[in-house]
Amino acid sequence: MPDPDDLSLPEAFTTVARTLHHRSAKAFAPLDVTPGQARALRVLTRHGEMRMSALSEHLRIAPRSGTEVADDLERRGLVRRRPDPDDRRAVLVALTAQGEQVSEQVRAARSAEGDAYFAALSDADRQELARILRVLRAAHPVGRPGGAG
Amino acid sequence: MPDPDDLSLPEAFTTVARTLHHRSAKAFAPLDVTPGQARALRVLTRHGEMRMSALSEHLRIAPRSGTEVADDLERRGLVRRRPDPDDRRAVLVALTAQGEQVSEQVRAARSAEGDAYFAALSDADRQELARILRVLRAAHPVGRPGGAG
DNA sequence: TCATTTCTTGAGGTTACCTCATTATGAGGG
DNA sequence: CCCTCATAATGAGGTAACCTCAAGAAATGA
Repeated sequence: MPDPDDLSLPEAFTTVARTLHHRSAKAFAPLDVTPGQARALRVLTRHGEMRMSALSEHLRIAPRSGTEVADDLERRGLVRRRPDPDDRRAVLVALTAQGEQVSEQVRAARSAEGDAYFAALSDADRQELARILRVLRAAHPVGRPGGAG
Repeated sequence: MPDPDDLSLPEAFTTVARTLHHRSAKAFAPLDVTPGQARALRVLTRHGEMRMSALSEHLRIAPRSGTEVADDLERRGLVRRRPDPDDRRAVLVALTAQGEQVSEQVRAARSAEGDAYFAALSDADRQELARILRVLRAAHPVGRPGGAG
């Protein structure tokens, strides 16, 4: 194994994120959902039915990309679309009963995997990290491309 | 804008990484290198000429993917391949003079962009974060797919 | 009414990865 | 020497997760 290089902060961050992503993907594989789909399920669990545009915003991706995530989940029977009664241009997405189940399994898998990954840290360090991430997220509000900011 | 959700540690990490990646890509655009190519240039700058397989290991990607990164950089004239005199199966990659220049520009851009991104943190927090990332990287050594680890 | 904006999606593209199979070479045994 | 097995790189083809651009339908407002 090559020595751990002395990476800059952005590089180190990226490297850790890549590893985490690999591991998450592996943890979700038995559920047959990709990490991206898992994120969408969690958003819908937390916030309930919402418009496509809102889903995309929550995921911080372009509206068109939100459509794709919803397509995949709908194909798997995990979400359902319906027209927004208040605006006939808009579409509402919500979890199906099965989607709720899978979302919960995702939560459990993520927790198990994330816990395992971050278990290398002390409780104090985990809190520090969480706090630092909150600061970064707050400082750089959106950063989406088609930016509805 | 939707409120900033209260994300789990893995989710928060991923979100921040995505934003950072967007910003890096934008910062590298004037140099006409993608973030992945930038990483390879930095590895070659730090460690000098190496085999394709070693490059892939440093980048933590599959050997075949290392070939592709090298292809792109070679097309741009930033690296040069030559047969390994000690093993005729192997190929050595090294930066060209132009590659060294671009690598230095990448370093500068990354530093400017990374500094800007992480400027929201105090010096102390930046050091904390760097330390925490080192712990995580040390705890989870490789995490490659075809894993030579 | 008519221009403008908003919401979603079709069409098509990109990045950065992946696996599998192939070709060439190296290394060790008989 | 020949044969087998491992290793180095690459060709072929695929995937996830994004993107832009523009169309089509509906809301908004002068």
